[in-house]
Amino acid sequence: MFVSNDGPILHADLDAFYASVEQRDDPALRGRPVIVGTGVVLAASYEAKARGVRTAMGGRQARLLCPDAVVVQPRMAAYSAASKAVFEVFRDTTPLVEGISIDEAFLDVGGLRKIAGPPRQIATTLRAEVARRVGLPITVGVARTKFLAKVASGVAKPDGLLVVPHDAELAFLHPLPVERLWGVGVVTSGKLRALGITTVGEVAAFDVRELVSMLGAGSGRHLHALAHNRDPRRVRVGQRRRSMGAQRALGSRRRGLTELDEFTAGLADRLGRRLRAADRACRTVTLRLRFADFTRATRSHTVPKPTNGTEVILAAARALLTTAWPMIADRGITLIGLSLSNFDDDAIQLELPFDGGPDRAALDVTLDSLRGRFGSTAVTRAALLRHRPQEEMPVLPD
DNA sequence: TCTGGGGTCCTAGGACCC
DNA sequence: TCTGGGGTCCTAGGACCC
Repeated sequence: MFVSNDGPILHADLDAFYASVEQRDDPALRGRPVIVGTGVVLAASYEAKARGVRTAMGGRQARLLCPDAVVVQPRMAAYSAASKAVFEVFRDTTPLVEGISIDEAFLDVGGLRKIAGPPRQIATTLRAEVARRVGLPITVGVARTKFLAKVASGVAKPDGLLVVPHDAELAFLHPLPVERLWGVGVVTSGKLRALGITTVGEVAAFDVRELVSMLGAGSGRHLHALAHNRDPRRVRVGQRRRSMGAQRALGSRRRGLTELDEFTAGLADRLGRRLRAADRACRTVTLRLRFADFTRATRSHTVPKPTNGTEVILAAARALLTTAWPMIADRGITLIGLSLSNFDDDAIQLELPFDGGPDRAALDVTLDSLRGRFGSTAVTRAALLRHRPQEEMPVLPD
């Protein structure tokens, strides 16, 4: 893994990705409201968004809002191919690309000024290249931190470019509504608004201790730091996934244990194949359930040795299903899923800053700094000791 | 046509260990 | 028999993202 030095950072985000691919591939859809997905809205074109259609909205509601929309079935293979092509453009721009999802990525262009010009020029070229080579609109936000670059692209959408200069960061950030903060969803925004906090600037001015008592230590401090544009996270290349899941919606019909067992076997088979294709092995199997009232439950089991065998995964999943069955039999379920995690190569490998026996103070300093960079759960003392000493620099596998 | 199919990260409590 | 600090791992739930 490679960690870059410092910004500026581009956040590149394809606009209404799935819907844009559909409009690109079918000229009859251009300029018209397009909805991808029949059950729920997976993506809506900007014409549909203008009518109030939103991602994850129920299909019926979407059609009420926009009766003349063209509804198309998703074509995942086409989106996947388009994504690959766009990421090629990203990597032709800079090797420091961190993908966040199928349609967005961070690019560190800090070292490119001499060869490719200032960030605005790089971003302009990038947008033109994505349009020319892939035929899709993309929005780019440019800023000194990841967080602010992401906010900037959100503000600039659709088909836009927004550069936030160093001396105008807080002037740009503080008037924005709290919902623009990455990580503030309906629950957090509700709590903040109950306190009269509606803008990012008000979060910044708020006592961090009160945020912590309301949102917890992690989120409270994180949010307060972001509101001041303090975001030390760097662009990281070569991140590996930390979990892999498959699920199946079941509708509202009651299902028997035998039927659920068959679904479970299907999911385990799919996941086992994917796991082996990715050449990974996992230790934890989680059964996910969703009930008719949309509440959820999970049951998990951790096996002693990492595995990628379908039989082991299925055996664990079956045991979990059996323990959960009484809860299911009472209520009925609308979704069943399996998730694999705790991959054997999750642990961070690094050289410890001492040669001999366990120097606790040095170890704790190392732990703190690594937790700051990689997150608290990813770095444990045991993981450090297990892997001592390995590579020259702290690295994530691959 | 009530609500898909992926993911990430964090928190808290209990079992267990030295 | 009771008491303590410090720590890891596992499980379950939840918020949030695309």
